[in-house]
Amino acid sequence: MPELPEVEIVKQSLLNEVKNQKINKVNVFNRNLRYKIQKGFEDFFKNQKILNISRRSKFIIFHFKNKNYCILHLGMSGTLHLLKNDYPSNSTNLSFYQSKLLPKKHNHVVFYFFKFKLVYNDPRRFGFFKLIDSKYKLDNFFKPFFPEALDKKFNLDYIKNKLKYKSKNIKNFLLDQKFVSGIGNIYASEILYYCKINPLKKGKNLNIKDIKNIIKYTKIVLKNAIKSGGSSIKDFKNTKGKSGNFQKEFKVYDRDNLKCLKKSCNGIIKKIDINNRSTFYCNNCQK
DNA sequence: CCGTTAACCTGAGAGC
DNA sequence: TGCTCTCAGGTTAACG
Repeated sequence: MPELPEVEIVKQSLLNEVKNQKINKVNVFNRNLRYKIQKGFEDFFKNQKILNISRRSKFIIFHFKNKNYCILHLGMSGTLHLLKNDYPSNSTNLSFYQSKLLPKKHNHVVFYFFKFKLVYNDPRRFGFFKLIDSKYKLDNFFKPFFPEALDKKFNLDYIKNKLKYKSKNIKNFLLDQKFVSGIGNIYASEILYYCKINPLKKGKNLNIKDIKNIIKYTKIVLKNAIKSGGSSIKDFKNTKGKSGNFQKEFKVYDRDNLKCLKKSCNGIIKKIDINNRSTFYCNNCQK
């Protein structure tokens, strides 16, 4: 589900709601997420105050005292929900701001605070939690996911060297979190549209102008998406149950067979399959 | 090492 | 209504 902008919105919601709040108790109803929830997970949080919440690429990081951290990845369908405390833990249909029915069987982890609880719901269970007990291990964990799309290190020299001699197409590069982290399937198509680059163009065939455009529009697209509150296709909501609006600004994603939105372009948006992922592009202005 | 495929899992929606 | 099929915003082991 969530790419960098959506995860950023979730993080911001969490900062508003649970920063400096103490966790009284944690219940795990299903340990079988992408990686099994480890033994001792529940005890890790007992009476711990959440000192800060940050984000790296598509990961949310909860900070605790003594350099303890909990990393959360939302996978495709993971969501967090704030619920009032005086409902049974597996009752799901009341958030603070919006009544929304959520299949309670997918509530896998619940964090109890003084007046409310934070519920992790994830139908497909591609998300995961990971506990980390030192700053060194935290940095190590993120080492492969560098640079992040918004990082200054995602620059001309870096990209030029990485793409040199490579036959892999640029769409796949943008999705490769070890090449650049934070971009997912929606924003990869959107970014390449603004760059006027065909998603199948090989890494080695990108010219300097292409690369400069990728740097420029990666940042513009992601930042604008954050400003719009992220994209809500099916189930993305912030923790207040509010949807994002960026999907209204999609230029190519989910617009197959429609006209290119660029004035003076007579192209049609095509949908193709690249490595089992839907990819959208204009057949006229993306070369 | 490089690039591609299949697999992990459930639910929504289309088509019949 | 109900069955079957396809597809979904992510990642990664395994393969050639």
